[in-house]
Amino acid sequence: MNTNDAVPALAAIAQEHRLAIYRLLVQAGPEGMAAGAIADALGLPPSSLSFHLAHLNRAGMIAQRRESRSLIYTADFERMNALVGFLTDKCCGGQPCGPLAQPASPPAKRA
Amino acid sequence: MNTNDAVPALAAIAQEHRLAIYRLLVQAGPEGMAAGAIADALGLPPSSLSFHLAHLNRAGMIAQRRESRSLIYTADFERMNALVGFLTDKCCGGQPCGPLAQPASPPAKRA
DNA sequence: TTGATATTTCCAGTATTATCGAATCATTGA
DNA sequence: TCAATGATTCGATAATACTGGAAATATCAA
Repeated sequence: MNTNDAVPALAAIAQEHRLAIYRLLVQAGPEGMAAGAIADALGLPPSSLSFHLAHLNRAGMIAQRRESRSLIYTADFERMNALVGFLTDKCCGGQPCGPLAQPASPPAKRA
Repeated sequence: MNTNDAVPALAAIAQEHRLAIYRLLVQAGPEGMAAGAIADALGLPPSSLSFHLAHLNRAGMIAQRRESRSLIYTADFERMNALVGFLTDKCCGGQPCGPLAQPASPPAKRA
């Protein structure tokens, strides 16, 4: 993760509807949700939803797979971990400092 | 932390220059940096820097204090922790799942 | 006071982003 | 093949954000 990746990733979730979409997908877990189900949950018109899903996808925050007629979206958890790691990189000059010590660095082993 | 706080917080760091400023301040630690030092480090014209600092400050990502003629800026570490916690809230429906288990939740005790 | 330093505010121009209806594309079942 | 379903793309409009020079504000030292 570097600045060129992080800025689009952050911009992707720095918007009311997209943040709602992303959090919904985080909560949905690896199974994900169909676009229609997201639209129902959030009350967004299809073209707006599609715009935001494409934005999140382009930024690598979510993934897409087709299941029959539906497109299923899932949150990319590793990307979020990488993003958090980047944001807190070299905290306090790398010295043991407290504020953000070991922020989300342990890269999440699957249970 | 809720959506109304998180969107401005994310938008604040979702911009090339502001992300650079923020990361610089994270690395600077609690001592922070004067506006002028930030400008020197990043090569930004003063009015632009001020614009971005105000943006970050309004969003609560950084704090400001005066020291003689200089305004010193510091990263707000707790805010970042709260933000990360919000983003990964109820991951996978709250079940033990792996992907983002205990992301940055331990709220960082000072060393 | 006066002058120098540090930083912000104002402003105008430019560029980017969000919205959503209508049209289109993809997949499936009959 | 046709109609129905699920979702995306297109296009026009409105709103918001970024940039940087010039002027204003705050602080300090002589």
